[in-house]
Amino acid sequence: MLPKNKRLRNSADFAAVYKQGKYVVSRQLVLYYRKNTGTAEIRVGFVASKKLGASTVRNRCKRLLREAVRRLLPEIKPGYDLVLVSRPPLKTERFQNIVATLARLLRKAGLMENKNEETSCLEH
RNA sequence: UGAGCAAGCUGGGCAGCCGCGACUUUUUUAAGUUGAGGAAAGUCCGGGCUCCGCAGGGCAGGGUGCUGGAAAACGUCCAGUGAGGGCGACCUCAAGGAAAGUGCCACAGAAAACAAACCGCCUUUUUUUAAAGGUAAGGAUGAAACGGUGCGGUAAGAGCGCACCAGCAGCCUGGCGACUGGCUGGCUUGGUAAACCCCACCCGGAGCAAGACCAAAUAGGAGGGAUUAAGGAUGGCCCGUCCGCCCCUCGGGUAUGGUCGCUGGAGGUGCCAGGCAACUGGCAUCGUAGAUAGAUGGCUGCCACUCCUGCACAGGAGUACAGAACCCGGCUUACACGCUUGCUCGGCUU
Repeated sequence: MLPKNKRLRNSADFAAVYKQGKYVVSRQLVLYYRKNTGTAEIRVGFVASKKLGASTVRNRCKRLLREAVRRLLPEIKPGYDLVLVSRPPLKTERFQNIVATLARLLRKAGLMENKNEETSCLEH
């Protein structure tokens, strides 16, 4: 889990990331990102729409994503706002694969600091 | 031991590491404590609480509907009554009124409700194939045909007469009551009220995004006095009530952010007493989530269970339904593997 100051928490921030940011897509999730000049923190928001299913399913998807972000947090470039949107295949995915998928999307967006040590985050 | 009926419980367990929300302490960055459900769900009822306001009357509208009790209240629960089903344990019931009125009763059938008469039966007339009259036993249709069965009676028949049964009315007995049991009477009244309707009882509206406060930004409000009309508010309509226009006084209001409301309550457990029970009273004891893009997650080990591969060992996959959002009482719906108690009907053995 992430502490409160590293999460996106109001709708204006979400709207700014959607409107001004770029995005990368995989089968399981979508990553929106936007450079935030006001802070050196990384702030992340999590989204699970009702298309995924009941509230237990949506909660589980968001928790898995939060945990994945926490694992990768030391390697992400600071000063960005991120939004992670869950897509239906995420429901049945195993946690290790979610971490790998997220790392691949972050590299694709150019947000990882040390591209050489690609697999370090997976060694748990 | 088999088949069933009823009531209830559990909701994978134990450790370790890394994290998150809240609270407490604190050297201010750490430590400790604590952290989803029986349905948290559907939002179908009822109440607490909050505001609007005065809720006053009538009409309209909505709800409930055997009796008694419980309860803050209910459409809930308990105990009964009646009807229906099951060999039984037991289960089901939207169970007031059809003699206040209106409507409807498809198809079939002669006829579906102030009765009527297709075939038939009987009498008379007659050209022996019809007419007039009587009749509602029998046939045929239908979910339902104007009480049922039997005896008498008759031209043939009919509550026309009688007995029993069903139903109706009155009286008496038992019961707080629904109702039950009995006697007497006159002989008889289709179904449908989850059709309109009638009767009895109940119902002001909106809901924690209620509502209170603070900050910035922006421009509206409260109290008093006076008072004509149009107009507006009071869930719908009518009456009634209030506001509007002007003057004076006061400083305050709005879902962007924050604080409160926010969890100790019709509270849980045990014992005793009252009650058939729902439940009530007394005493003792327990402390039990409060988030707001919304906290419960990830990994490892052992054990339990299910499925697949499989001779065993072993390996792999998985562990239901589902996530608090102001709080309670219910209802309804969902739920893997299991467990407990009581009872019924059989089989076998003694």
